[in-house]
Amino acid sequence: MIEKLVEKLKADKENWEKFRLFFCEKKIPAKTVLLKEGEIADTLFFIKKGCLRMWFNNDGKDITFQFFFEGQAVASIDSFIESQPTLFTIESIEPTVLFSLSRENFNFILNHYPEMKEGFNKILYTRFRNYAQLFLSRIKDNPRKRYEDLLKNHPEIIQRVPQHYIASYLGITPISLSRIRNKK
Amino acid sequence: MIEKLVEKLKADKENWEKFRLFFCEKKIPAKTVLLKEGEIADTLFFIKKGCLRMWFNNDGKDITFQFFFEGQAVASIDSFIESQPTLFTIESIEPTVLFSLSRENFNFILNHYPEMKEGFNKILYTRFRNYAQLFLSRIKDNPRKRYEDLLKNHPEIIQRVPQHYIASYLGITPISLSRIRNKK
DNA sequence: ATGCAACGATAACAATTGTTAAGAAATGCA
DNA sequence: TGCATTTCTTAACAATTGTTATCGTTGCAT
Repeated sequence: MIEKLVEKLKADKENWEKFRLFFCEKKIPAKTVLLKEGEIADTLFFIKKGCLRMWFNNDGKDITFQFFFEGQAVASIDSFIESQPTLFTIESIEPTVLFSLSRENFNFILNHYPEMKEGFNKILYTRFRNYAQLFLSRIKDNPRKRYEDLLKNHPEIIQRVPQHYIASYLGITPISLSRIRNKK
Repeated sequence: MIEKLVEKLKADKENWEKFRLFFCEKKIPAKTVLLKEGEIADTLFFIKKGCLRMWFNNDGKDITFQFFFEGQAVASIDSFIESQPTLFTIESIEPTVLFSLSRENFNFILNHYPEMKEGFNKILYTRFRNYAQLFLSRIKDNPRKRYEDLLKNHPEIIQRVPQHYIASYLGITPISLSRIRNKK
């Protein structure tokens, strides 16, 4: 995603120098909050190195429902698009390096390359389909099955992410996850 | 939705006579399958009277995950858009009267009124947001809370739909739903 | 009207998952 | 290195939910 975008921008020699300044590199330690519940997302992030999680507060406990890794674009989509306060917090899990792009600059680029709009819509569509998938898996599968699917389809998540975040993501307690992992 | 569409088409006196023939009224008894898992959705339905449910098979049990009532448009969106076999079955709960519109005619109308495309995209966007909401409620809330939310926000569903479908929709067994309803 | 299928309630028991608590292992940082 | 924090595991018990089965009611079709 970020690669394609930058490639495209670089090809446009005339404007590249200008666009380059739009992207701001940012280095953050683990457990840094990039966007806090209630704020309005005015920045799009691209992960160069590291990983993030998206979570929301539910009766004092935080519930993680999405992870992001290298190469992915990260934002509270709803909030970014509609300029509404986000329901979700975005936070680093590991020390992370990212590029940030402000909404203004994002819109500027989109207006400069209207053909990118379609690609952006596809990303949206994909993101929502992803929600639908997660939703169905919650309905269909019990925690053990969801863990096994995650292990099969995204072993990298289980490798890199602390277990209590994964437990939260699977909708169970860390204790229950521990049982599933060991009483196999 | 259907009202707006028909209103718009009627306003176009020149073509209304032609378009009118696109819509085919259909009367079906309860428990009639309109679209079966594995088929390709080539028809869009609008409900005049009655209600439907959308479900899929999971290890021999059917899981209901969406209800449709008067005035709503119904289709397996993914299948209808991408001409892929649907994962979901659409079935009437009550005796139902609906209008059907074939994909060809739907596309014909859309091409004739390109300004409708945006409205259609909004419907899509809304549908997906709805999935996201349902997804979050599955994560956040226990069955009792989900039942109470449904009772509060959609009492008409609880009134009209048999309990075992609602239990399925809530992700619990009919027995458990019965307990929740009575041990309040 | 009669019989059958669908629907809902309840009981008894099993399985799963949550809660609380304690301690071991790993990790990060001064 | 050593200390503090985070992370993970395990145990004992509680709560929730599922499973199986039975029974009464209702609605519909013949």
